[in-house]
Amino acid sequence: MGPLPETHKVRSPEEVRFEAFLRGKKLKLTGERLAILAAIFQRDSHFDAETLHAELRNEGGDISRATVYRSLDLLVQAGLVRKNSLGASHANYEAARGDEHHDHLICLECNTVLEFFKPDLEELQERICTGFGYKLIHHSLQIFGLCPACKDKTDEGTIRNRVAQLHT
Amino acid sequence: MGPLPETHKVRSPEEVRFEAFLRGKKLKLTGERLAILAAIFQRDSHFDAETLHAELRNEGGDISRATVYRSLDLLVQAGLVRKNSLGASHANYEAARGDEHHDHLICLECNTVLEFFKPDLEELQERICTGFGYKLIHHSLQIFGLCPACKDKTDEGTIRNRVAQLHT
DNA sequence: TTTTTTGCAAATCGTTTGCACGCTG
DNA sequence: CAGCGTGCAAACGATTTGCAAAAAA
Repeated sequence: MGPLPETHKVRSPEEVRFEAFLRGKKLKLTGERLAILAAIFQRDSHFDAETLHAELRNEGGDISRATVYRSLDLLVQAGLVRKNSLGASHANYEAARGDEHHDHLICLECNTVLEFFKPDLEELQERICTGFGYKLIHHSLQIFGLCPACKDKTDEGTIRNRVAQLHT
Repeated sequence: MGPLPETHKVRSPEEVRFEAFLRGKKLKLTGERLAILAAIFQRDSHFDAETLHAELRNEGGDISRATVYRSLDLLVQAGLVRKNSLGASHANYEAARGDEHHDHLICLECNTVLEFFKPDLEELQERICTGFGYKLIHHSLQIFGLCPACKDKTDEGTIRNRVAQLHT
């Protein structure tokens, strides 16, 4: 005999987690919330609210910007999405997959974002924190530089101005 | 014979530097710009544009918000002021005195800002950067935690929400 | 007198909110 | 059917901008 026919939809781990989070807060699992979650996890890279909103619009459905913002907020609280700035004046987000926390290395010329994780760095921060008697809760490190491809493309002045404009 | 009477105003080092910066860009040294510079350097701590604007207003003079923003921008470019976010949705600034660059440790409960400088941390970042073939230009590290006095004042949930709201 | 700077108020940008209606549990 | 959630459009807060008048070079 073959396997029984699947009678339930396959739920991704992130869906399961989101559902649990919502139930815990007596909030509701709506189609909009699921669509937003799915759209985020099928992406590969960093995105902003506007881009996400546009993508959802493209796929026929019509989810309002307000709902996108509200859901992003919930997803961040649920730990399923991370919010970063990456030096921009608007928020950037990324799916928080199983992988570890990481920091960002951003090219000031081409805006490429390279993620990295350095245990030494984490430990050092922990040590700094406890050294001052603080309890570390969260940190945000962004390194701005020039990637190998852009190293020689720009002059000092341009870069100086760009750094001055960072929202960091 | 005694010394000759002083016939010129005493110029602070930051004034001298600002003047040179402006001259180099063929920009003008105005009363407003000097007043803003002075107000910043007689402060002790971090501040935002609104606070600075209010302080300048209090002292009789009437410098517009627009001029405050425009001048802050120039001062950042001149390297006399540093711009940070400290997790807030608006920009924070601080006078860049002779002292070295530093990072910030921010209490999520009382918002105290502790500045620190850790050479190991700087070196490590430099090494990370060159390890990826990047040229390091700038970095921004903010550690969020609970200071000794606030360590036990808050519950997990409150803190989680606060972290989710950071503009970082 | 030429060029830059200022103040004002309006504009912008990303994000949030109040409200009436629509859906989930 | 009792709450939440949604879309809309208006409100928001921080910052920027266009313009005509004022000040520096």
